[in-house]
Amino acid sequence: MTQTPQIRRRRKEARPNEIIKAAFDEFEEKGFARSTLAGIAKRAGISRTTIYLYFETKEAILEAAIRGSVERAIDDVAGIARDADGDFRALFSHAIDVIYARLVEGDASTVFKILVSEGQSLPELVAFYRREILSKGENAIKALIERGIATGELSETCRSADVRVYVAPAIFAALWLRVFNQVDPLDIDAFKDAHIELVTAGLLGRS
Amino acid sequence: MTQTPQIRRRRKEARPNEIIKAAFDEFEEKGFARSTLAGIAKRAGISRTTIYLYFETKEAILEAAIRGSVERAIDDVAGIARDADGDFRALFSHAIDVIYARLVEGDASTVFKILVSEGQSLPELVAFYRREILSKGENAIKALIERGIATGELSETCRSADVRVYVAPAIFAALWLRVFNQVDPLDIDAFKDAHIELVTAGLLGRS
Amino acid sequence: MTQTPQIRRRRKEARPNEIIKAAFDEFEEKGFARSTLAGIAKRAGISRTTIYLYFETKEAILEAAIRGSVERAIDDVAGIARDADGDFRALFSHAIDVIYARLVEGDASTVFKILVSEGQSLPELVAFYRREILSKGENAIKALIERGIATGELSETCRSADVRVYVAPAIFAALWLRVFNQVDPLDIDAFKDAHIELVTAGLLGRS
Amino acid sequence: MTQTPQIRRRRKEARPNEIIKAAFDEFEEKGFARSTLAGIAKRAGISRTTIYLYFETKEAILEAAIRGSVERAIDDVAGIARDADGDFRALFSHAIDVIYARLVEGDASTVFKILVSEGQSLPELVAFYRREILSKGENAIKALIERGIATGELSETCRSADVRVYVAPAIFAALWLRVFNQVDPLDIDAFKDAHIELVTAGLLGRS
DNA sequence: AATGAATGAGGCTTCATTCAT
DNA sequence: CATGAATGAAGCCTCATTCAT
Repeated sequence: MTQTPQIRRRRKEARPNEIIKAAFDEFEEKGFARSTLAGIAKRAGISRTTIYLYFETKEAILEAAIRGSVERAIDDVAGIARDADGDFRALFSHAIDVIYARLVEGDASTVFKILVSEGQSLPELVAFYRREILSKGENAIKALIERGIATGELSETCRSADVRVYVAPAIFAALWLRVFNQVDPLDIDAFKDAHIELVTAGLLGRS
Repeated sequence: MTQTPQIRRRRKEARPNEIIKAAFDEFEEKGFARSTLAGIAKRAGISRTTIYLYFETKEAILEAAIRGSVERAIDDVAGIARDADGDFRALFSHAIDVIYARLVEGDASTVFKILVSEGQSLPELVAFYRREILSKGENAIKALIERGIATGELSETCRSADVRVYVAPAIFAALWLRVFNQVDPLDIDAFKDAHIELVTAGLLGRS
Repeated sequence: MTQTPQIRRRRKEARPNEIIKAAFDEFEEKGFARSTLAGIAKRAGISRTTIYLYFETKEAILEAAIRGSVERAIDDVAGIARDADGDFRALFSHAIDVIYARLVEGDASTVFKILVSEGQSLPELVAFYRREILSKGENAIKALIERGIATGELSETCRSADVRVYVAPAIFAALWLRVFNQVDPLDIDAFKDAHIELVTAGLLGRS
Repeated sequence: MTQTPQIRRRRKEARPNEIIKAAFDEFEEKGFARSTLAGIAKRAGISRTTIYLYFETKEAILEAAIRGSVERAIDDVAGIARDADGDFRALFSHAIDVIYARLVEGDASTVFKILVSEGQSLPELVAFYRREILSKGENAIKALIERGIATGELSETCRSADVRVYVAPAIFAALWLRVFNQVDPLDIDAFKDAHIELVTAGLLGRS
């Protein structure tokens, strides 16, 4: 009588996240299309129908999972251009660190993989992701470059290029880890260093 | 009576490729998991069961489709380091041209997307792709760099980095086109130029 | 503190009827098979599980709803042959008025529709309805005819026919309103007059 | 080799009707809402999924079943006012005979019951039924009455009443058989005679 | 008395695949 | 060679009902 209601309530509030977590694992392992509600329920330790108390459809779970991941990521993305001092190399290096952390240790690469697999049938989710993550990331990198130009470290010509090219290797690495790593492992830290080296050399060498 | 057998035979030999072509289109449009044999049959203008005369399972069609695409690609990949003269910039530029051509105009990005989506359940295909395409591409790029080092254009330090980083933006672009292009278009030629500029500047500037 | 228990009690006593009312509306709108406890609970402004404090199953609610309607109807049916003076035409006319009132304005046509739809799986309810309503109604009409014979208005041959035929058009009208009215409206008052006219002419003309 | 293909073909063409027949039985026994594809398949002696080769949804089967019944009925309805000679009583008597035959021995009462039960969710079917059967039946009865007026048997006042009242007892009888017959049997022939007697007396007695 | 949480049974439908011609 | 017919496995989802508070 003293504690049970609290446990219950905590349970209730925790359920959606438990389900999302289980679903995320299932999606990660099998991909969205091959995953089943039965699998999700099993992972979450609940019955298949209990899921429907919290989510209307299988797709809704996916949406919630991606939205959750995105929301957790937003702060990190915002922090890309903040939180660091020093020259352009240091700034960019920090930004790339943050991105790799999310992509490799975090859940971002799973989200990315899902978007690649299912994007065609989930256009709103793609748009959402682009709006909340991609655009913001792009802007953060742009800001970094502007700052480099302002300090005189970078040439003005650096402004003209599509900034996505500076982040592209990170996305590549994330997908590589998910797809080819078993068959052709990638040393993520070495790759990250090569990435940073390539971009900083490529930008700084231009002046 | 005189000609039918020939037509028949030609037909018979053409069938598998017709099916593969149809399947490729279906996979491209819906992804492998969401595609159906009914859809493939319709595109090929044949009956669903006729497919089974040529392929044992749906997965076998996918395998054949990917193998076919890979075989067509092998020559191109081999040509990456051949077929061109000049300084490192020219050589690398040519290689990247070839790669983008396959990824953007050709079917390579579809294959890539499928591998991302379905790789987990098709490990042999992943291994096959890695062996036939990725490794060879990697080696070609390595050869390019060695040649640059040999001519003195590149520093020896260029040898140490993971060469995948130099191609990564192309893969990124290929997937972007498939996933985000509707919501955030990418000017592929400008991106390619930025890619070439980044890598050549990043490598040449190091000496 | 002084009044709550009373409110509670009143509440408690009112609940079953509130539920029945809500259920009746739900049944009327969707039919029994398509109606849901969730829908009933919503209409009643209570939780789904609260219903189980008062009724054991969904079917039990239906039974109670029909029983309630039947009980409310019994007096009317009894009154069919009472409450009126005059010649046979006046008596019959009054009886038919009462019946149409229940069928059209009241809930009798809903009950009838439910019995048609679900009767096969609810034989006791069908038997109950027949016992409480149909038989009594039949007897009332019989009594009317006997009285007509007694006064000499009707021929003795009127006694031999199945009296249900004299009421049948009313049932027909009730169902028509429920099923075809949207697509082919029925002027209920005109129909009722035609009904009365047909039966009185048909009976009186026989002597 | 001689006969098998024919059997096959006949089978194929027969299937839809076999399914419709099975479905009709299932609907008749359980009502549409309570019927299942499994039940239909079992009655038809085929697998559940075979049904989908011929019908897109469960509702489509119902539609086909009702349409089929209606088409079979159309000729009868057309024949109501034809095919008979004699005075009004003979004509009307014949018409009612035809109607009862369909309602009692035929499948019309099942259709009627389904329309009562499911009409709310199948408005097009209700409209279809009204257009193809009810309207035509109504017109046939009207024609009968006009003929009676033309021959002088009937008063002109007979024209004013809603003709549905003259057929209503037949519909009533059909539903009674389906719903109350077990608990309160109806002698259908006696009822039909009472019906004919009532209407002819009621109409002829008016002049 | 009331309810939120949870679930098992069961229904519709899709689809890869086999069978028989 | 080609195909129409058929099906079993499996998935999503609904809903009446039970449990625990």
